[in-house]
Amino acid sequence: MEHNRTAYVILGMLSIEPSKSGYNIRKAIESSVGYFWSESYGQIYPTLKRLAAKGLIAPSQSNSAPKQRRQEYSLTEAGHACLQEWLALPFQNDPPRNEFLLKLFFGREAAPSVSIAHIRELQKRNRHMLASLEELDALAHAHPSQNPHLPYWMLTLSLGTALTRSALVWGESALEQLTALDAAAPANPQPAESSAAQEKP
Amino acid sequence: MEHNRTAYVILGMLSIEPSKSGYNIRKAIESSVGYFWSESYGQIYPTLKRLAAKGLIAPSQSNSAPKQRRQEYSLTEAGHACLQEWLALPFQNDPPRNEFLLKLFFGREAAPSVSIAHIRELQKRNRHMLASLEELDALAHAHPSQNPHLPYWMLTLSLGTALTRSALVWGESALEQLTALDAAAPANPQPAESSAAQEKP
DNA sequence: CGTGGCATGTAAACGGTTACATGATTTA
DNA sequence: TAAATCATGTAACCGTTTACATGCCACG
Repeated sequence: MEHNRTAYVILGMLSIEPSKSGYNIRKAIESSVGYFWSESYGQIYPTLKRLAAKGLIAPSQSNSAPKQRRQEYSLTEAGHACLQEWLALPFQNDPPRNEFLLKLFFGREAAPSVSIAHIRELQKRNRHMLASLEELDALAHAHPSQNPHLPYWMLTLSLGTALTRSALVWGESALEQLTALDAAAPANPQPAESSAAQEKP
Repeated sequence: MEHNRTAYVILGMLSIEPSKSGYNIRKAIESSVGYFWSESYGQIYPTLKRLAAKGLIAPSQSNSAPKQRRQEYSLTEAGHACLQEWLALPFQNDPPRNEFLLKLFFGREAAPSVSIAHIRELQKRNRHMLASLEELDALAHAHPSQNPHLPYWMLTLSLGTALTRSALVWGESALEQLTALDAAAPANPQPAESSAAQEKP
């Protein structure tokens, strides 16, 4: 219990919409901060218990619609203060992990076609990503709202679209360079995979 | 032992420079793929043992300079085949974790100055990042080489610079928007932090 | 009524970092 | 010789995912 950001995401979600259940929080995370954060039930439920034990959140009745027997929670004063305290702390750079770049870096160990295929796949994923982000943006513009959170949400959105667009531009150029490389070096480095590649680490 | 990419990074590093020790591999990772991947000794040394037991790498004498008693390894045929097999597999998107964006998303729970400070800090880190990447680029151009890995390495480098530049541009615009927001809403949402914020989750 | 999805939970496994221990080698 | 650094290793801890168990509710 030291560097546990799960707790803060939960607090943050409850600060936006008071009284949510664990299931609900997970859904909300997926559909909002899902582009840059994720949490699993295995983290959420135990953390909810812990937060409640510490008095940072409190169980609240699902008065609105008692459809399912589910436990909802809402932020306490202490919880809100705790969230604000964390927000003011400097953010940390999470350890970098990008398997795409890793494979591209080792690309010369395989045929150029392998790297080309990876980049094509990246382009595909990024086009989908961009479409989702632009849809969100259009949605926000179509339903103008005074939601005070919105300026902040739009900022995260605009960074996402900027980075995705940038990656797409890079992808086109990278594809050109790699196809040129492929043409220039017919019998390139490693011809193909030997038939005896059974072992996995 | 299922989705353990540590093994593949080691194989990849050994494919670039044969015969390296654990310590050496770690250093090489830091100074090359360090911008998008990291490994700790606690992962590297046990993995080296496992790879050797599987015959994917083999101990080799530090014939070059027997300065220190350190165990060097080099790729076997099987190891090379295993690396190539992995390279051809589709890459996976690692779970997104960006604490900066998370804090920005919840920014309205704090004073705008908090988010402004975070963005300023991000700009600072990105400027340093860009300087490092441009230095690498200049280095590559100053010492032209026929290293066959270089085209791939430069591709990872150019994506890094493109994304960083994009983030820097976004940062400037975000700072403008937030300062405007700050001015427009004098007594904004949450005034400040209550003095009773002792509890940490 | 029964099937399928909703909702909560938990145990186990895993990947990864941290901290520490230890010896060997260089350098001052 | 002493101190600093190189180099290897390991145990403990932590965060996280996965898989599974379970009961409730809606719907056909």
